[in-house]
Amino acid sequence: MLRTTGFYLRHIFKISQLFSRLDDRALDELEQASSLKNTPKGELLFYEGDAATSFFVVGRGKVKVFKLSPDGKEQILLIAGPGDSFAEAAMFTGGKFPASAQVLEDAELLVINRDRFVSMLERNPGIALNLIAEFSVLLHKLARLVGELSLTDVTTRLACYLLDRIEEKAASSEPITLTLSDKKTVLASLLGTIPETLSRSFQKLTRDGIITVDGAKIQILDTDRLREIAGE
Amino acid sequence: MLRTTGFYLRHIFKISQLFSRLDDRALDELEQASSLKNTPKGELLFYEGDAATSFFVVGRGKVKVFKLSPDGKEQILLIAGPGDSFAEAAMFTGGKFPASAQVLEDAELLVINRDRFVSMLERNPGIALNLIAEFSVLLHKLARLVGELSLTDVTTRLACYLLDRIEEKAASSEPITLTLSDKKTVLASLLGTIPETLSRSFQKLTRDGIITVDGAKIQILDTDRLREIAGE
DNA sequence: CGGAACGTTGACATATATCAAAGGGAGTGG
DNA sequence: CCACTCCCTTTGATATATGTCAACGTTCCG
Repeated sequence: MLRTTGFYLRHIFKISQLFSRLDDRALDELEQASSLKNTPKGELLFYEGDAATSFFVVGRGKVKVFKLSPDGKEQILLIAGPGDSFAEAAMFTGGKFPASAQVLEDAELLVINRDRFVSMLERNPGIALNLIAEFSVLLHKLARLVGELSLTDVTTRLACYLLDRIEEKAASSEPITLTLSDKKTVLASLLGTIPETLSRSFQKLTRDGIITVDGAKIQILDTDRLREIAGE
Repeated sequence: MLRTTGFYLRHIFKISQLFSRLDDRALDELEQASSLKNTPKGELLFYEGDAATSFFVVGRGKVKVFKLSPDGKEQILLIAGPGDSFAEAAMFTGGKFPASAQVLEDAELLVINRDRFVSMLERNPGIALNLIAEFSVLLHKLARLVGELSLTDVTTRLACYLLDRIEEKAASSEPITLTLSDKKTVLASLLGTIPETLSRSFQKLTRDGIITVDGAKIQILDTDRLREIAGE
């Protein structure tokens, strides 16, 4: 059983941005700070304000990290899938989680103990540099989110989101088909709005002949105009 | 002249979050990567998308880091004063600045060369840990900004801002007086709105007897109700 | 002194949230 | 295999916060 657990741990280390390039010695050490956690869809991992005694790496499944308003509206900060880590920054600032986290799809998580991790950071500069890189990406994403929330309307944000999705599949000739990996309710919260408004934004793009929508399947008919709406 | 420059450099190192605790050897090395820059109010240090070849530490004055919408509205991400650094994260993500920066008050800046700094990071784990701490604080602040922008109205954000300002002066008995350190135009952009709307929010708080406003001087008459509006 | 930037106020436009309702799909249980 | 429920999604009518535009007084600084 222990060997099985170790195998899983190593697997998750390998697919994670943060740890994939560490040498065996560091991984041994890391293993001592890690444990596995299996969590069903819907489970709340922590609330904003909870004491942060550990952080997480996703092995399987999906987790959302979000802020909640007093009256219940939520804004998703990020969605973490396999290989992604989250709540790392909480370890270094006051020891409280600055947001909440909930499992979106049955997940297998690596739980890494804060104190042991921090103590091994000092001995492994390589991890520190990985962490810095990771934080930089996060900062970049959050800065972008702030700008989009404050400076653009929902349709523009949706256009940006769609462009991001298809960038991965390069510029194959139109029409490009993509399947949303999140429910539209989740997407709405990620874009800082509500399902009703998101639905109307999809409508608008459809009416203008830029996309077609069939459930979670989106066809991009006119990438150029989509770019235009997104603001280049 | 060289000695004078060195003196200033050391002074800025000492007041900076990032470097104040480094030993002399590290500071010597850092000095090799640093130069001083005197910039008048209004100067644009870089635009979003520019190649990031260096980052900055403020010795004197004030700088705003902001996002611009296609039609000219701006959202300030942060304001950096003496001791603060900015644009550090740009070094590690694609080498492009994710936002623009402009000098708000005549400033003396430390300009730190990216490549030399990164190369010395590998030899000085202490700096890496400081950087991680710095990034964590930034992430925390940006996450908070995202939540506030998306989940609360302008008056609430203003209340949060005011509470932050007075937290420093602890809970002396009311009324507490504070002087805004930024022009209201700047404050509006920091709170994700425009001067007109900010002005009306000040009005609302004044009408309800929670604060009084006289130019940049704000008196907090009722901290409890201000907390209530801020959402605890 | 005079112009420019700032701050405030008013009337108005608009994007988006809210509320209510109804139509699917997917899964469950009989 | 059907019926039922739950959740997601969409649509419509309405409310509201905030942005826009215009005007005016103030302060600041050359």
